[in-house]
Amino acid sequence: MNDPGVETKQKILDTAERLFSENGFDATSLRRITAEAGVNLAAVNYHFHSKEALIDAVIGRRVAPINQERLSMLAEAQERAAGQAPSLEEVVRAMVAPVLRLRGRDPQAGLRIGQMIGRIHTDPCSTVRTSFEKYMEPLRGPFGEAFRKAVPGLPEAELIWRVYFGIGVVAHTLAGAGHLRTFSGGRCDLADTDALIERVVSFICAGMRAPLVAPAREKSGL
Amino acid sequence: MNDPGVETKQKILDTAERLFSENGFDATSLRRITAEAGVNLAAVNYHFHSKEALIDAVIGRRVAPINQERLSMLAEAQERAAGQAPSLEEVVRAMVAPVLRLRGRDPQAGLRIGQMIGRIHTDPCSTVRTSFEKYMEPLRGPFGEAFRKAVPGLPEAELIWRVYFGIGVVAHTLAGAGHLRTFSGGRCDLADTDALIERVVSFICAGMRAPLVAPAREKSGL
DNA sequence: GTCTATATGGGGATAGAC
DNA sequence: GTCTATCCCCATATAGAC
Repeated sequence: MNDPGVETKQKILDTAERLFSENGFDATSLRRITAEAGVNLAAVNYHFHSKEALIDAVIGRRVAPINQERLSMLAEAQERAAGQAPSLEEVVRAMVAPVLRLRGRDPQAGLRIGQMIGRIHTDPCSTVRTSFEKYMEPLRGPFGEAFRKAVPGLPEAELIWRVYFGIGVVAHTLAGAGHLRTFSGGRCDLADTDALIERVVSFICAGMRAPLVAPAREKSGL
Repeated sequence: MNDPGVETKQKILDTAERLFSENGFDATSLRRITAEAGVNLAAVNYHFHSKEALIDAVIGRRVAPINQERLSMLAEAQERAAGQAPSLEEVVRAMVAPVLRLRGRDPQAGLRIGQMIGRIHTDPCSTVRTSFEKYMEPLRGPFGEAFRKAVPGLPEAELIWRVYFGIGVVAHTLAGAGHLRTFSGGRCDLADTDALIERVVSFICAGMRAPLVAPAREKSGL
């Protein structure tokens, strides 16, 4: 652990994570990362071969454990359900709690990581998206099935749309959490993680259970 | 209108919009814009003074009219309500329909513009956010009031949270609309704009009317 | 208004000494 | 593993001829 090589690698990862989340992947240069990390410029190429691979490492270091926890929470919910399917609330909570709860452990780092994950969802750079989707892939099967069972009447296409909307809620919450305090004039409290999780779960579950609408209707009151 | 200067300016705006939406603001160089537009590199500095001002012009050209239409739709809903407050559905529809309907008029351009607006919400570059918020400012008053009246029981902080979640839904839908076809395995149809609008309205309205939750609860079934 | 040419600075990546 | 020095490319912006 006190191998100087390992220490340098860690410092690069930590600093890169901070700068990527603050300024974005493309706008952050290797020069700035190494300068702020207090290591040599050439070290990043020695340890990671390329900027692309560094980005992948930074993403994977956070996303992989979060997804492990998501699968664990889903498995626990399935055990509790004992043969039955877990409720929609439990499935959604398994999906959103691990990523929103980052802040509970280390507020500063959690906020940064949340912003970074939020950014990934709309990052124009294809390597960022590709890398992220690689780490998300293991969730598709288990959560797809769990969602299908939790909202049984919903047509498949409609389910996909609504899951997609839910991802948007979480991504935006993560990406913009830093700006929300000013956006709300200080009225929105970000510190209470459990309250935030339940707020998000409540919103998404209600949206997923929304009535199906006919596209033709134009100006209905309710 | 056939002034060559105007034509060059238009070509720059059109090409910049396309490249910004495809690859992001930061990753798109003025060189590439002018090359693909078939104009000289120096022209962009002559017509727009700087890349920053060009970005502002590209954003404003699309966002300003959309917001005008949003305010018009809200005003119309208020007229129809005749003294009463418009329903939540109408307020949300006034907010989301103009931006989602871009695709109806010109599918290709609409998709691009939607992607661009979606990107703006999570763009790390502060000048992009500042410019965007400048154009969004006129909406805050009228829509804030309309939302407050449309969900009367909701505490102010909760309302802000839920509007914020709703923005996330729209932003993600716009940003990722291009990827959704593959994400869904071809099951999600993007062509039917009216259906999409009603889907989004239904999801957001249900979310905004979701029950208030106590943060303390941990593992409820429903 | 439009062009060429260039100023000036920063980017990622690598070679090769230590 | 770490450093210096450097290669080579690309960025924005501008100067000055046409």
